[in-house]
Amino acid sequence: MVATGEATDDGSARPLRADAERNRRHILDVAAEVFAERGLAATLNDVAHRAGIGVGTVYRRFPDKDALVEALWERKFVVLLEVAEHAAASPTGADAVRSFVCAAAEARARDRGLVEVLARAPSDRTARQRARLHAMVDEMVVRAQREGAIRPDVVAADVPLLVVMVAAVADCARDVAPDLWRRYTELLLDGLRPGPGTTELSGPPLEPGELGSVLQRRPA
Amino acid sequence: MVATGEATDDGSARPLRADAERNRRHILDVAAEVFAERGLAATLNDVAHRAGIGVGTVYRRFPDKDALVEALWERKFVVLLEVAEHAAASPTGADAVRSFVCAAAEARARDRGLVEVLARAPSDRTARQRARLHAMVDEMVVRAQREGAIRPDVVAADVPLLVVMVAAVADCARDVAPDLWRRYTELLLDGLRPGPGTTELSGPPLEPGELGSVLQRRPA
DNA sequence: GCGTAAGCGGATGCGAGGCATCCGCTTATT
DNA sequence: AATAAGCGGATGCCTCGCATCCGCTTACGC
Repeated sequence: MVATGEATDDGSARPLRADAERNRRHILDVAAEVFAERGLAATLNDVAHRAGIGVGTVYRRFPDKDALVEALWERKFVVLLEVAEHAAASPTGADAVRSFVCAAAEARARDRGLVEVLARAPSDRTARQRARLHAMVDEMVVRAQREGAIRPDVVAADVPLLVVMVAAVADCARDVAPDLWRRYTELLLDGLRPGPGTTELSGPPLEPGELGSVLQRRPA
Repeated sequence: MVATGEATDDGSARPLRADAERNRRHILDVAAEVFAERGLAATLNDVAHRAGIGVGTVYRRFPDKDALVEALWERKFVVLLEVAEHAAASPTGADAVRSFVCAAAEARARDRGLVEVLARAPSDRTARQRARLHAMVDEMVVRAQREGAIRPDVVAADVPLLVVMVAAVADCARDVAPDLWRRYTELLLDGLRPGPGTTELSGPPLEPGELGSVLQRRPA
């Protein structure tokens, strides 16, 4: 099999040499792995070392960390999209929402860099993709609300924040109790159900436009 | 008014000179403030600068950051104790739990260093104090459960984790929406109520003994 | 007042850690 | 075989936090 001629993401000038292209993919794979374990705090040197190749090789292919992260954006994002599509196929809106929140939380618990990566790269295209995902979630939420299965005062923009909350538990309990986050995800999901005993949420949710800047902040 | 003769926390050798003692208190005040804003990431140099005194002065009084943090432990802890006492006086167990969780979350939202400071200093005395607080919370939880007002599968050890979750939102939305954490605190509290629609929590909570190490981990 | 010990300030040195380059060697490609 | 492309990783630069050190100031006891 011959190289596809697709060196970089677009069909740019000259194709990479075979070994270079192989390395490029390898770097992406390893970077995804390293960022999953340690978040974006990991350095390109870490990635290179783990990949068993020289730092120079990494820096030649990706001028800096941002470039690498951007290249990673797509593959991290499709995970969520697929999760959303799977969830949207649920029989009820409530199931859809539950399924999505739970799967997104799980993805984030497993991948410490997920939110960080996705919140970066504010290009037009990524913005459009994010909007698309947001719309899907919104649809699930609205559907569930029409069924009366989740409280009327929550909103699609709440979902990422739920994930942030779960992520906090996942990160700090990772070593001691790797599955602890599930417990609190369930608690949160139960907080979404409507009915007697709920107190109207006191403040407004985040505007979708504010989400980006909020999610970028490292929770330190 | 003359110095009390209490130079350090215990009645050790010679009392500090008046200006030194004044500075010592000032350092503690300022440190509390700085850590509240920026967490334990703030440096002693930051503290000194903010206090308008030299770095040397800080380091003479507190050999390193740990010493300063330990000196701060008490005053941070009593805040929580008082909150707990106030909450415990609530008419119902449910109110007590709600009141405590909410007040603790608020304290943490306002004080970014709160959990970090409290989770440090693992001396006998602090351990005893923590145990005391834990017992109070436990009592509230049990009381609320006997009333049937909160679900039977939560436990006192869950409460700190709830605070951690809220803290994550508070920290990353701090600039954009300083009160956003309330929204999610309310959601969590609603997740605590019992009744139809709750799904039994799937995993065990943290053992109280594990809490310490989990809470120490910086959520990065 | 005055002598002196205690305190003060902050420039400074040290070390850690991340980022990115550079250049002599290797290898794919034609 | 010639050559351009790629490779490796030691290396230098820089930022940042921690803590010390020493010449000057100040409170305090007599």
